[in-house]
Amino acid sequence: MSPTASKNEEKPSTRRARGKTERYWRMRDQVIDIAVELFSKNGYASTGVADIGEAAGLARGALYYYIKSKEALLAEIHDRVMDPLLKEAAAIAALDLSFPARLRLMSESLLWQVINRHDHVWVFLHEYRQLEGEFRTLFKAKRDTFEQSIQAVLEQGQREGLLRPLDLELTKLTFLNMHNYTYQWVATKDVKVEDLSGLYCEIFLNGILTSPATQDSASAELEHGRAVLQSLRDAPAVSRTDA
Amino acid sequence: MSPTASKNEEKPSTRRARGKTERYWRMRDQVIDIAVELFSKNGYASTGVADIGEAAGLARGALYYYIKSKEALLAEIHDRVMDPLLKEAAAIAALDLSFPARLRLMSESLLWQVINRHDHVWVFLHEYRQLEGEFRTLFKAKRDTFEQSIQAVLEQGQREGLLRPLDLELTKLTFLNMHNYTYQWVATKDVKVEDLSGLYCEIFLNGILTSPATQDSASAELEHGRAVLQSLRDAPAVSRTDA
DNA sequence: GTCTATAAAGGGATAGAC
DNA sequence: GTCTATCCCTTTATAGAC
Repeated sequence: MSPTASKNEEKPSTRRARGKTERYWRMRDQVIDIAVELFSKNGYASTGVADIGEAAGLARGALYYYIKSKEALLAEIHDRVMDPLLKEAAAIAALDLSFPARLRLMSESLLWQVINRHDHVWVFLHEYRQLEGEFRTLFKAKRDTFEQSIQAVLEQGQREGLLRPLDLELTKLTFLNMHNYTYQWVATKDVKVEDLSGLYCEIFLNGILTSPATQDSASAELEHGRAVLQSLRDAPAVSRTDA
Repeated sequence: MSPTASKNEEKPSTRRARGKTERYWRMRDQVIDIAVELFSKNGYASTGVADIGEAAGLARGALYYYIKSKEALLAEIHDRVMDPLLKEAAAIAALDLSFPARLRLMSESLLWQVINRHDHVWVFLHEYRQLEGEFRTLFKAKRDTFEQSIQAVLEQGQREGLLRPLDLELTKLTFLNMHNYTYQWVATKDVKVEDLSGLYCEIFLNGILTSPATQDSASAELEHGRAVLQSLRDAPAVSRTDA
């Protein structure tokens, strides 16, 4: 699997020019990709700025032409995961879906990032505590929003009387446990997003529903939701912040 | 919650003397406890040996009288979690138990460490990749053994025809996902081991069993198993390695 | 046992030449 | 745009005085 830009990366042509050439943004993306690879492999604190430069074929001085600081680099990596997640969660919330289908789509959206952008997700889930000050605040807000969107889905299930009596916050955390820890081992396995999501949701839904879940992994509403998410992944993003 | 030694720490009097005074081992334990606290709070790579010394009231030179190296310190912290886990897993395997009760006990054993020795577990689950060479090999072997003991429990359920058709390895990983990721958020919540394990096992068992799980959290065999585990936690350990 | 001193290397970030 | 040189600080670990 390539560690470089995936389909939902911003295309240089869609960016605010901000007085920089196209080559500048291309090179900058490459630098961030290299940082993602090194941070995920060796850890953020154990990776030196010089290591990134060397891997990019740049001296430290030249590297700082593309980045503002090491920590800003880490923050941008976080946004590269959080922003697509929030976008997809909002799209799922906007659809008219049954409770099981909506939960299943949230699961697939999250696992899509975990599997197809594994290095990014590793950094995002493993190194977030290295962010400080404003970086930390911003990241925490985004993350809280995302987790709340999961709880909102569970609340739909509860409103519709489908759930056994449960503490919804702990139930949300259990759902996140299952999905988030996947980054620790998934690189060594050959699993598809739909298959792993199918297993997780089979266990989780059977675990919380009053009546057994039906495995309609090819239902019309699920297929439609998948198409919506896929279209988001092909489309370019809008804005960007400096690293 | 105090970051210092818990009940299943070795008592100084039971250690091999190895020519050191009792005070030496007491001080050494204190140093390790401080390292656990700093590593879990700030990260292994971001914590300097001098930070540990300062928190312990020792200069760097004096600190190295108690530890062999920073990495050996990290390795010892791992053993402080892995060794009790392996001991309890072996004790559970030796008991005559139904499949649901055995799984529930494994869950409680693991969550006991996650909740009651949270700082240790944080370091153990978060920093294991910083171990290299022999340290890494030894740790990986222990961890594989533990995970295999979970899969063995699932195999009992399958042999007894209680499970729906499932990939047992992925099912084991799902079980571990639920439990292991708990260290990320449990410090901010006030949950009891039995309660959280009850939620996880309710969801997980209902998720994998052919017929619904009964919530017999106070059954005789479960109570007996809990008593066995508790006795292990009160008893002292036997050997130790140098850090 | 604990200290100070020091080794030998590496950290992030900046200035200014080219 | 990229380089070298440099600043200033910190790193792990050891040596040897007390």
